[in-house]
Amino acid sequence: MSQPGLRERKKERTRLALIDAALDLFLAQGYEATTVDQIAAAVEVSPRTFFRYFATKEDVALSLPVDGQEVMLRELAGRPADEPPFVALGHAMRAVVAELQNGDQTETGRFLKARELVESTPALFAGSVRRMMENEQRLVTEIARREGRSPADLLPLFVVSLFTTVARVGFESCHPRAVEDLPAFAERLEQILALAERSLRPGWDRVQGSPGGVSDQFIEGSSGQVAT
Amino acid sequence: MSQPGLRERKKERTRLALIDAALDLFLAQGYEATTVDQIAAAVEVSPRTFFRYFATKEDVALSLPVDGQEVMLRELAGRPADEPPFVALGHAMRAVVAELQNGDQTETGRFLKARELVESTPALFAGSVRRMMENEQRLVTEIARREGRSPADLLPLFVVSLFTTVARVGFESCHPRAVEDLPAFAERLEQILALAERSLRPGWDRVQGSPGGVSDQFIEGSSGQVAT
DNA sequence: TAATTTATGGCAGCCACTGACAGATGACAA
DNA sequence: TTGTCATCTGTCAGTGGCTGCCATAAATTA
Repeated sequence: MSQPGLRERKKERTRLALIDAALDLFLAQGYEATTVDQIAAAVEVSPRTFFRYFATKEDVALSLPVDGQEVMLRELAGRPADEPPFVALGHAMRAVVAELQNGDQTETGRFLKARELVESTPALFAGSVRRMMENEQRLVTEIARREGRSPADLLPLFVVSLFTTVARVGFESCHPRAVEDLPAFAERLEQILALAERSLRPGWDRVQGSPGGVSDQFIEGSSGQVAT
Repeated sequence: MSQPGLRERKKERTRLALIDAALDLFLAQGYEATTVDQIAAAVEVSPRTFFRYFATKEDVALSLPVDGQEVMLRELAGRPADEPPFVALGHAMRAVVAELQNGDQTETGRFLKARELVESTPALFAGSVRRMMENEQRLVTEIARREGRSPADLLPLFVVSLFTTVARVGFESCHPRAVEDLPAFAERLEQILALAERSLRPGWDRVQGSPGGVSDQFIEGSSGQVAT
């Protein structure tokens, strides 16, 4: 292992300091009421430097959830190829939660602060959704690859969108009584995944699944009928 | 009927002029490259006045889709009570599209411009989805009312979220080859609704539905297990 | 130690957005 | 018609997010 160089370590330290200062200020006095100058001042860094670490004020609050998405994508890529798409997505999600639970206490603390903030601040919630959707395309690509289909096909998009929705409902239905601990959230996630499973026909997420009666006529995706 | 007063008419005229000017400028030179001052100048109105009509620059682009959501909600309220939730949502959506098709050509033109813009501009797309999700709670309340359940229950939230997702996938899967006309879009919507129906178990969106085997243990919503 | 790369700070400036005040304009009644 | 009133509009000054530019300081490499 060893050091990745002094420079790198210092950068990582400032980055975390900025995140911590920002989260605390946001929680204490509100997101919009907090200025970038205040965050920078708290870390004793120029405002200009803040924007060298985070492109926007939003970013500093959302960088942790975004990291989670990266993990999710990696985990998905590692799932066995014979798993149906929706199942693989579920396991990848579980792995993300598990990784969080194994983490340092300061790490999970940061994460919970960030979530609390995102759920209670409309502007941040909006940003979170936006990133989720930008990430969705990457998940679609990965699912399409696994299934040997084109990323333009309708089915992968449908599967991923539906999964994203399920995850979102999981978060949302947790919030009012604050996500105080990870285990409770993990349990909630299982519930909502179970609800989804109960609601969906077996094999719905694969073309050749569901023996008997499922017509595949336009699962082929964006072919034909709309073109001029 | 008659005139709602000269003042009102003038306001509505300015509002539409701002929307038209904004849409054209956005399409011509891009959303972020266009400044509020330019829009205001095109309508010969002060920038300050622009912000009296629209709270944000985003709003001027999204006001039309937002109007659509209002219509959707009204239509949903008018659906017969014995329709299953997902079916009712589908019909309400169809009604919205139908109303658009019956509209004036300048109206549909505006709408198509707005959609084109939203689909091709990440910032606007995100904003659009955000509004959709903010609106979701109202749909959830209405569905819960229809079904005689609490708006805090998990099932109405799940049903609405899933429907919203389906609608979104419909829009998204349309875009690359531009939504040149409403009929094509309407057809696409039917396809995606059909795909959803094929993927879901009959009666999934109602508690007492699906005779045989569906356990309802935590459909009761947010009770119990998370509280301390 | 010298040379090179890279992080930082300061400054000037753009743009979205807001509050406050003053002038213009439509609504309404005498 | 005229005067009063409510409301709409423009101007101005200001805040805060965000960026490009250039000089300096620090870390890395030779």
